[in-house]
Amino acid sequence: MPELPEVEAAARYLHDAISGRTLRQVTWLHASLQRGGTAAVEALVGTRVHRVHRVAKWQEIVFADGAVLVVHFRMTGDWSVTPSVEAPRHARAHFTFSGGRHLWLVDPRALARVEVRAPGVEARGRTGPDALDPTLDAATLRARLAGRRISVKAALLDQSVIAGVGNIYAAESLWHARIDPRTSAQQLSKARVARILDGIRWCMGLALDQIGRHQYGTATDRFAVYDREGEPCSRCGAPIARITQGQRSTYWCRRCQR
DNA sequence: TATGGCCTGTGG
DNA sequence: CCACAGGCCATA
Repeated sequence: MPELPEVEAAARYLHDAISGRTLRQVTWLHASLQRGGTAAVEALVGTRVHRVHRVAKWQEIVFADGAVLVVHFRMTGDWSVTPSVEAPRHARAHFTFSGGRHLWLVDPRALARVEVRAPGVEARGRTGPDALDPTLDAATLRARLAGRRISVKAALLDQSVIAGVGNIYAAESLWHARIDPRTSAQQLSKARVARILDGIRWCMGLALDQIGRHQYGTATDRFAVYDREGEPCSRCGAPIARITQGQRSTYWCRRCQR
């Protein structure tokens, strides 16, 4: 269940587990991963992993020859590394590496995607700046929001505006910024956009600290508003509300978010 | 810009 | 049984 902080943790976990090792075998365990061709992935067998890193909510496994295995967890993806060939529950793909290390793509809903970018090919565009890009400033973000006739909540979920924010951290960021999630994206002042940017950095920084490594399935008590409908706002005490925006739940405080 | 579809599981 | 789930894409 990954947004930027969880994907960052997963990428670090994977880097530590497989960098320097050689891919020995790939097995597909669910039909959904086989659409769109798996031959390119299987062709990576015999190649050594150089490193693993994160780009927005994507993970890039960079091989020694420059090929990149690009993985997106979507809603429920995760990694599991095991010393044996026993498949964990909901394992959808199995990668064997040198040294007898088994990597499983675990994904109950089977929505995750895996694809290969050939050596030298540029990453696809269409995504905005990474949410944790330290050079991103309020003026830039405001310019990217300009002309969007959608709510600020919907705009934060649009990866072409800013990349890496998902449904939880959009709500958390807006709570921190004290901004009504229904506010039109295009009418935000620069000061309010600056508060949103602070909110993004605050809640994602907090999440990265708390996740440590790979323990993100556990505590919902690390969220200020997400999944807390009816509970008192930790800032003002008013009950947290839930509304629907674009088929997704938004949690927020009607009193202190304006 | 809004909607349905992809998938499976959980909780009310 | 139904609603909902931390995402994204193709379509209208």
